Amino acid sequence: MPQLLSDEERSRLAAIAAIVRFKKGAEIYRESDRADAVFNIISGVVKAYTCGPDGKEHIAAFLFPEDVFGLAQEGRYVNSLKALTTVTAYRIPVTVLQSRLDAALEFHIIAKLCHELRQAQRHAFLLASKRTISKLTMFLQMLEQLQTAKGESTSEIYVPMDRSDIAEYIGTTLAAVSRAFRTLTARGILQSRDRRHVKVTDRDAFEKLAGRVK
Amino acid sequence: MPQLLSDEERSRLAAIAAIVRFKKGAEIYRESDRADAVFNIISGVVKAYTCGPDGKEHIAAFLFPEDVFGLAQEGRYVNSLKALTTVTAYRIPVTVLQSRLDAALEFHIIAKLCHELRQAQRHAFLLASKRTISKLTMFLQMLEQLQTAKGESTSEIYVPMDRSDIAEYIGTTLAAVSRAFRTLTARGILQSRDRRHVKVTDRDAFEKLAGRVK
DNA sequence: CGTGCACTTGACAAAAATCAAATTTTGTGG
DNA sequence: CCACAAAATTTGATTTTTGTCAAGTGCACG
Repeated sequence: MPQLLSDEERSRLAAIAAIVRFKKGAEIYRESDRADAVFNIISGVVKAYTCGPDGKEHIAAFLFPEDVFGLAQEGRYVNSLKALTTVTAYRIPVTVLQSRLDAALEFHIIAKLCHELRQAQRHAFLLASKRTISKLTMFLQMLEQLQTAKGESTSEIYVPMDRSDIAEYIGTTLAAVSRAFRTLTARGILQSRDRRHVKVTDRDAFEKLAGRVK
Repeated sequence: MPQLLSDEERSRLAAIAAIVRFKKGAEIYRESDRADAVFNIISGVVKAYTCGPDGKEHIAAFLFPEDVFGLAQEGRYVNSLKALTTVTAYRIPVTVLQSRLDAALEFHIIAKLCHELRQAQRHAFLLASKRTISKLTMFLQMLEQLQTAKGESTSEIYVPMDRSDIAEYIGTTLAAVSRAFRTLTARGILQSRDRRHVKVTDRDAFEKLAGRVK
């Protein structure tokens, strides 16, 4: 989810928004809470998830710096949000938004929603894949693309979330994710410095599994 | 994907839009075609899909009367669209849209995008489920909700798409879908008049499988 | 420097993919 | 309206993958 706001707008925003901090693991809000603010991440990583009635949680999206969240329906948030790392963010009360909505901003919102929609469709595409290995590879590819898009180091992929969050995002179990990492490593496609840093060592095989020529 | 346009707007639209017809099975457009129009379905059912490089296709959404489609990125459509039944639709050239964008319409667009985003997230949630039976049940529940939302008969669920389209939407295989239908029927949860009409005969079990109390 | 949480790994059962054949429906041209 | 071909669906047999449960390992943090 890319930048909703231009730098210019961000600085305007900074004047009216509060900066808030969340500790790692903190709940930012819960599904069905009254929606009274939207957030714009300055630093850190956040997960948006919903809990099925059976208690199983499904992660709808991971959010990174620049991303905006706070989507609501009928005045209530539509998913729960939790900080995966320490997070700092702008917190913009909806009252402010109601008065300051200008045409340019509206256009940005439309652009952002389109982007998120595409992102959600890509997520669905990933989930529709039948092999865990392939899902995991697509997931890593997604992280990599995000990082290169931000001009961050390309040689290694940084994986800020833990295995069980990955599992809940790609629609499988913790154990399956772990096995998939092992298989990828065993096949010489991946190499991991530690749990959060992996390197692609066989590009062709990697891209083939992710199912994209690009 | 609900109505982008009020009745009033629809009639204004009718004046400037062409009405087009597609036969069952016809391609409306393909991913990466130049996007020169958006469509608003009058009658019929359409599927939006993307083809993985390996030729496997994944269905991102089914579209029904009132729905709008034609999402583009950088002037190109982002998925392929095909008529599942005979379809009639308004075809609105983008040139028209560019000039007629007023504030009210923009608001409608935002509302619609939010809705589609939620829909895509629900799709992802469905796909994240591990059992085919549960996915199929959620899918049927989705169809049912759509139909009751439109005030159509509640006693039976109409299934306009074929088994293989269902499979591609819920992320499994044709054979698995067929078996899931059989199992649901055998357990007395479902009853089918024919391939396109099913009735829920055990509501509790149905809702439990779909994982929603509602 | 231990305790706990995150992760890995193994064993097994269950579910799903795959391949293939049999059967039903549907659409079409007489 | 019928016969037939083509397409859609069901079903079966088999193989793989995955979920599940559980035990073991290692790293991080107090």
